[in-house]
Amino acid sequence: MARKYIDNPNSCSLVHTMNIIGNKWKPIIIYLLSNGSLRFGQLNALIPAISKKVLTNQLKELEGDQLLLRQSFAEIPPRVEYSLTEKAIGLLPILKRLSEWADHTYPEIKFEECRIKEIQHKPT
Amino acid sequence: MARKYIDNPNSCSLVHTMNIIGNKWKPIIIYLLSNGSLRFGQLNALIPAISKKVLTNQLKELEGDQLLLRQSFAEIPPRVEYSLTEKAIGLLPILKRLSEWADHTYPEIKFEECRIKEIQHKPT
DNA sequence: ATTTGTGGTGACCAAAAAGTAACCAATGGC
DNA sequence: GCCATTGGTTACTTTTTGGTCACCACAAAT
Repeated sequence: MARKYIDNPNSCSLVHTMNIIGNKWKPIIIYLLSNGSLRFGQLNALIPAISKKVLTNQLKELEGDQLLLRQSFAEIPPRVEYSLTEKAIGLLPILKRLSEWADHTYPEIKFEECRIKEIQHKPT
Repeated sequence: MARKYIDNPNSCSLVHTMNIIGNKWKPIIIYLLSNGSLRFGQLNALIPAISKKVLTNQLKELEGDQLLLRQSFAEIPPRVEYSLTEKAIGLLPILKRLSEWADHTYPEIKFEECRIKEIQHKPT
């Protein structure tokens, strides 16, 4: 069955996307920020398994790729807030579809290694 | 701006998806197979930068995750054909959207590190 | 004077992923 | 008998990524 598939992605752009978000922590960070900004310490607490060093690193890279906005406030003790840029927001519906795809493609999988705590929504 | 985004992906499924396809070679392999099946040697030739060992590995993992079908023919010299399963085909439109997202989000990027040769369509 | 809280940094180490190169089995063609 | 072909495997090395732990600056509270 020498089938032809119409929806052929561009390989280079795909490679680039995976370079940007296809690693152990970045999708998690983007997911956590998808409901609004979080401070460094909050991210660190929501992802208990990540080390500060690596978190710092991933945040810097995401900022460098313009997916994250970093706002540093001149207070003591310091406060730094991270939030998604418009570029990153454009990615969210696609990530949603990816997660739906996994949900229905591997329904039997129990996801015990999510590596995050449930996000606590602040009372308004 | 404490914005709420509707299209919130499920973090666990997203992590799982990235475990499956979010690495250096797998998106490329899926892309190359999206036009039909290829033999091991063809894949190896189309991705000159990959080593045989790693290619074997990635193919095995993709097969294990049921994204690839491996057909081995009892010939000498041996012939092995790889093709996408229905699960993988369900992924293609999403990968397409990812690559489009990268294209319009980073229009200035020149993709010189695609790591593949252009696929040669066999004359029918 | 000491402790507390925050958002880091730096030196160092461990684990995972990828790369290299040699080797193999089986058969057909010369 | 010997070489070429194909789809690997194996042992070993290198590169990349992630992890640990100690440390810092500053001000406020005790």
